[in-house]
Order: sequence, then structure tokens, then C-alpha cells
Amino acid sequence: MFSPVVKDTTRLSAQDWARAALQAIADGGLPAVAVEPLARTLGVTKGSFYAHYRNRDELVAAALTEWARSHGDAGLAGLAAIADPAERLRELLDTVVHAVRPLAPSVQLSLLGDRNNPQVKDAVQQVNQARLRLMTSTYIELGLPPDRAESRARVAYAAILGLLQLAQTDPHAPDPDTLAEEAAAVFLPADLR
Amino acid sequence: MFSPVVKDTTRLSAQDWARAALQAIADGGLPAVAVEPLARTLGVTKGSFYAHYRNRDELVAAALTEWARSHGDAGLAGLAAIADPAERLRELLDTVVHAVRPLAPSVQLSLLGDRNNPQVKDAVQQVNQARLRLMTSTYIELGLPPDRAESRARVAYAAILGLLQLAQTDPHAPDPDTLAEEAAAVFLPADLR
DNA sequence: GAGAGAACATACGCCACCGTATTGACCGCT
DNA sequence: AGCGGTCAATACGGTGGCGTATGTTCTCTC
Repeated sequence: MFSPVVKDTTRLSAQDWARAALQAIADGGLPAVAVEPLARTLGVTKGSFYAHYRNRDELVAAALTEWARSHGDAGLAGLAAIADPAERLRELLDTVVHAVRPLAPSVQLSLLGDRNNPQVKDAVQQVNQARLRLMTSTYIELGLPPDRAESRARVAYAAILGLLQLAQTDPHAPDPDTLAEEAAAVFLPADLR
Repeated sequence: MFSPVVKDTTRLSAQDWARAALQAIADGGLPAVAVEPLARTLGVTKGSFYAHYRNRDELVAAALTEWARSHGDAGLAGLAAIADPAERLRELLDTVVHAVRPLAPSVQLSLLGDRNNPQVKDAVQQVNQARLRLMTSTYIELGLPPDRAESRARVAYAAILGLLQLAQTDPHAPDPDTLAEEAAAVFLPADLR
């Protein structure tokens, strides 16, 4: 018995459609989630799609829910498990700055183009809140008073988002190590100034 | 003689179409730049559109060019004119953090959803480069060595972008003054640490 | 191994948008 | 007054995506 990495000739599930939808979002935003093109890339015709979802909107909702789930508290479990707050923060910065991870951030960036859609707004908000909560409590653990911890977390998280954004549009390799160093110097409050 | 704020019954120019296209981008990204809907909001039919542009792509190109122009070096002239680098930087942070300016940032955020389009990529890149150049030279003036100035500028600009991004998705008013203070504490190198 | 249901194919009508063609109305200019 | 150019309206064919209807095939289960 061997587990196939790619679901070869087997039939598709609702999850497969949702995953394909997320990939489409990463590539072209919400408008790219179109039933017929997705069916083509999946190697089927659209007829079978309606066995899984009632309409396109339901697919979009499913994809967004899945994304919000896996990138909200669920996706932060690994980081949250780090006991030492300073190390946790450094790990977070390192991860982000070094990451040219292909799919994960692309979805969030693409969703910005469709931020007027209420469903999108909810999903993005949910993910952002979870991350901000983690970073805020980290800064509190580091000794900042709660209100300062909150705004500090906000600025730091904003920088993370912005760096991802720049990484996706900028061809100039900014040397990750230099960036990580700089980010650490700015956001790791060794002195808690 | 009174100057009409809205071009009332007069006829439209290519500029008018480009402006409408930018507004559409801010609202719904590139896919929202559709000839017939735009014609409807402009109060004409699409027949007249093709007197100004050969096709939709040309309109998109014109809109993006206009945006890149007005938000690149041209749009930074006011800030660049500030002689004192520290004041320039503070002004920049203040402007951004306090700004819930409706249209300007929306376009950039919306364009993220269409960053795979080469035209979009070029425009965004052009604007980002101009801003990064200004911030880098500002940090150099402040006494940072060139390489550190560059990465510092990158992190600071990323934070700015991220704050705008959060402001558009987050309903929680983060109290601009607190944020401005925090941003200043982080990015204004009084000590040039 | 026969039925049930899930996954798929095919074919259809519908609508939104693109681009073209043609014609008409409104300028400025000599 | 007449002329050319610009902006505009109307009408048309083409394309791509949505959703429905109606079968067909696969797979699981009893």
C-alpha cells in the first residue's frame, strides 16, 4: 500500500475543489474562481462540480473558511507552543523574512484585491485578529504594558505583512539575512525602549 | 462664471475614462475595469469609449501609467522638499498613520490582487522603488551606513504598507495617535541603534 | 452481484462583456 | 455656410462563464 502524493485517476472530493479554488485565488483573486476553468484544470467537466456545491458562491465560502481556519489559531499553534516569548518573536520574524513560501502568503495578498466582498473581509479579519492576539500577548510577556504591547504588535505585524507584499512585487533580492537582522533590531525590544 | 465640480453635461475625455478606471480598480480590482459598466456610471454608452481607446487593455495601461506617475516621484515631491531628514521621516509616518484617505491607498491594495499582470507589476514596482529610494536616502542623511539604511527603509516602508492594509480590513479603530507614537518610537532612530 | 448513491459527461438557455460597424449630433475653423 | 473631426447612440456577432436537466459510469455496501 502506497499513498499517492497526487490523487491520480481517483475521483474528486469537495476538498479538492476547495483547494483548487484557493490556488486560483492565489493566482488571480476571487474572479479567478470560476467553475469551468477550475474544472478544466482538474481534468473534469463542470457537470460534476454541482455534485459538490450548489453554486460558485458556496465554493468560495468553503475555500475562504478553510483558509481562515488553517491560518488562524490553528496555523499558529506551532509558534504559540514556543515558551520563551523572545524566541517566539524571533522565530516569527525569521520565518516570515526568510519565507518565499509560494502559496500561503499569496492568498492573503490576492484577497486584498477583493476586500470589499464581505466573506473575504471576515476571513481576512479573523486571521489578522488571531495573529495580532498572539503577538500582543508575546509583547506583554516581554514586559510591555498592555496598551503599548498592542500598538507595538500592530506595527510589527504590519511590517511583516508589508515585507511579504514587497517580496511578491520586488525582484531585487534584499538578502534575507540582512533583513532578518534589521527586523530583529527594530522589533526585538532587548531594551524595551 | 462658476467652475463646475462635476463635469456636468459636457463631453468626456480620455482622462475622464482613465480616472473612472482608477476608481473602479480601487473598488474591485482590475476585473472591475469593464467598458460597459464604466460607460453606465459615466452616463454614456460604450460606443463612445472606442473614440478614446482602441480597447480595454489600452485603458488599463493608461490608468496604471497615470497612477504610477502621480504616486511615484511626482507624488513624493512634497515630502522630498522637507530639508530636515528627521522631520521628513516623522511627517511621512504621521501622514500614513493618520491617513484613512479614501482612494489613494485603495488602488495599491487592489492592485495586489492582480500582481500577476505584468503591467500591474511594473506600475507597483515603480511606485515602491521611488518611495524606497526616498526613505533610504533619508536614513542615510540620518547617519545610517548605506546598507543598513536600505534595509531599515525597507522594513519601515513595509510597516507603512502593512498599516494601510490593516486599516482597510480592520474595523477596530487603533487610535491613530497611539500608533503614530509607536511607529515613531520604532522607526525614528533618535539613537540610531 | 445487485442496487444506491456519488462522481462525471453532455447539452441547453441565459447573461455579461468585448469589439465592430454604422450613423448621428455637436463642436471649431476658414 | 459649409467642412472635418470628435464624441456619442444603436445594433450586431462572438465568447466565456453560470446554472439546470438528463443521462451515464464508477464505487461502495449489503
